[in-house]
Amino acid sequence: MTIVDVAARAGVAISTASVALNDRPGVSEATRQRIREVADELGFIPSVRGKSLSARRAFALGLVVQRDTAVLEADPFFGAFLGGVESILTGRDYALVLQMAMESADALQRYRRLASDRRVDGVFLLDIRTDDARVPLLQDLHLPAVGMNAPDGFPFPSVRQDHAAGIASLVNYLIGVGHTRIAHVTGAPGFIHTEQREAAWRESLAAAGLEPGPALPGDFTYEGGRRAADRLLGVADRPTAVICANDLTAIGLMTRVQELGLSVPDDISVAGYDGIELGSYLRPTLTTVRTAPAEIGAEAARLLLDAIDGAGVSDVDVAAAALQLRESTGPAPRLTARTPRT
Amino acid sequence: MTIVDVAARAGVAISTASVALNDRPGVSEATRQRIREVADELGFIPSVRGKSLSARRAFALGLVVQRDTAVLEADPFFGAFLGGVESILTGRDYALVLQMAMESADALQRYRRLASDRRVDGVFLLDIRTDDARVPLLQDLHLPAVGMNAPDGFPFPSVRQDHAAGIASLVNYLIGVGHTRIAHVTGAPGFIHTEQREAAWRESLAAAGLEPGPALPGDFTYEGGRRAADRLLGVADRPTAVICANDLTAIGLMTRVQELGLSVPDDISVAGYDGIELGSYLRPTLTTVRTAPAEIGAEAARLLLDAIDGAGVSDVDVAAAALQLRESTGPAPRLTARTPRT
DNA sequence: TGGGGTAACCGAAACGTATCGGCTGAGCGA
DNA sequence: TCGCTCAGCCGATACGTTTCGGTTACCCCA
Repeated sequence: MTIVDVAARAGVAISTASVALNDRPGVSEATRQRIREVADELGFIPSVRGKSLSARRAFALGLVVQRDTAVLEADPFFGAFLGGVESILTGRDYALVLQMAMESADALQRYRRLASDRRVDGVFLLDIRTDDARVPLLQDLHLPAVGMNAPDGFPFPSVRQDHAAGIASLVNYLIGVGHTRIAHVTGAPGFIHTEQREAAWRESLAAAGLEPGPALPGDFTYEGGRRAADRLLGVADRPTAVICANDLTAIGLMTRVQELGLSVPDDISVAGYDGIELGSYLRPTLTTVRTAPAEIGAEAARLLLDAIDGAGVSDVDVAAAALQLRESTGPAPRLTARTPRT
Repeated sequence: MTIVDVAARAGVAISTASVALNDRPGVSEATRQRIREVADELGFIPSVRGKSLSARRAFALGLVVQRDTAVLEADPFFGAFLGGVESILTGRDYALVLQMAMESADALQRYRRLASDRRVDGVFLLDIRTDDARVPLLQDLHLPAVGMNAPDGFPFPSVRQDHAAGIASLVNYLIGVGHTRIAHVTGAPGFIHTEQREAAWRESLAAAGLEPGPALPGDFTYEGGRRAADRLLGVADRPTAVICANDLTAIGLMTRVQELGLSVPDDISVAGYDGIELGSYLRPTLTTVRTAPAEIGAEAARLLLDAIDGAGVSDVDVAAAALQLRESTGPAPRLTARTPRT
């Protein structure tokens, strides 16, 4: 069923059928109606292939994910993010092309390929790094892109969620219940969001007039959390609370702390970041900061489509990340609270 | 950079350039070489759009996922499965088009659309149900497909993993350490793999001459596991072991059992299915059966591409699911073992 | 030396759509 | 009544590739 069949059946030229079906001016309402009826009757649906070639558009967006499988597996971000993206694309007759890359060089190659193949009209940029090699590449390829939580000066539009607010509310809660030494387990180095979260932690403490506790290096993994726990407990003047860069790290840390005979939250409060479902299945349940991946996905898709259409685009903000208090955080231990008085 | 440019620059006809670059016979080796050099020099990469239209192929495969977000989030299957699929597609210059559907009717619509848009050359069928409405639809649309763990008589080729073997080794282990009443929490009704797992459990017990313990209805969720725990503990002649249809259910069940004051595995052994990373983070760590989603994805992609190429295809088997013994299972409680003697 | 065969190459058409310039005829004003 | 205008429609072309039938020109053999 092509537009040729429709035109023939309706007794008009192909161009007339095209104009009529695309709601462009230049056809009388009567013929437009007739062509529509014929098209419906024949079950005509325009071929994306033909449209692509003619319109010089792929009608598809690209997403290259490059994450460690272990991290990916425990990451709630993707399912929800994809759902958000899809919710927008469907209505606009766009499709999503997904690529998986194992390592960074591989990922660059995927982008290059997507561009030279002309398979997609634009791409999503997740997990942005400082000096991200994808940025100059995409600029070079002239491929529209949209970033998630991009840093200042980012050359593409971006969807931002205020993580500082989430971290701040967490820090303020901890301060409110008596903690004064609050540590941080960072994410993997090189990622913008690792830096954003660490900076937010540091600034929130500074705003409250407190010295930052130790910042322990993490890598977003469970094992990284366990290692951080071992280092944390060896620190002189041990912190009474720890904010981890993500939930998985927090879970690893919490598990290890418990193995070493300490109580969470009585001896030490632990908080994660992301709001993964699993956090509510643990004992104690994990305090975390809930992000909004579905909204981020939807906004990103909207932004990218607008950018492709050449519309003027500016960054958009989604609701700030929200504190989700659960059992793994609580008042600072009395012993610690008394220390200053002695 | 189109093939027209290459042909012009090489001083040959477009058709000659096409033939040369596609390694078809009919060009002298000398001109072929020259055309190749020009193409390299110009960085020519054929446009998938043009190829698609001409070859009447999309050079893309479709995957429609329709799962509850909560299940999807905790499901390790997807990341690894996609990785497997991608590993094959990349080498063959195929792309993966991903769609998310919230409900069943929605999913059908996505398939219909993928087909009529001619966006994909074939689709993957995950989470097959009994009397799956997608099957007649795809047959009707003449869209090639490949199923995962499809039932007998399935009209499309399928990738199978022997789940019976995994369940059997689990059952046999439990019997070996003294359990005689082994319950099962099923998956959501209507799914083939729910039935497969339940049947495997039932048959393994029968083979050992044991009566099946109660089969409690589950739904693949954490909450479903908790509900199953409540029902389980109310059963007369309480089972000493439970095999759950997936890990998430097992985690819910185990958590609830512990809340109710019983010990896992001392009072009751609990096993899951899937081998999710998270299972090793719990206390006790979760005994499970590891599947091989990456291999399944790779085989499925291979199979589907062959089917599209019109090659004769037959079902393929991947390595049987493997038992992963951890802490949540152990010997049957003594008290129970003695009961028969009184 | 002429005819047939074939390797090497070319031109045109096809895939399905959108667009642009041109043509027709009806309506209107002078 | 003539000419102009414009709505409504058509034909041709473009997008980038593959394929198929046709045209050379060379070689070989009779």
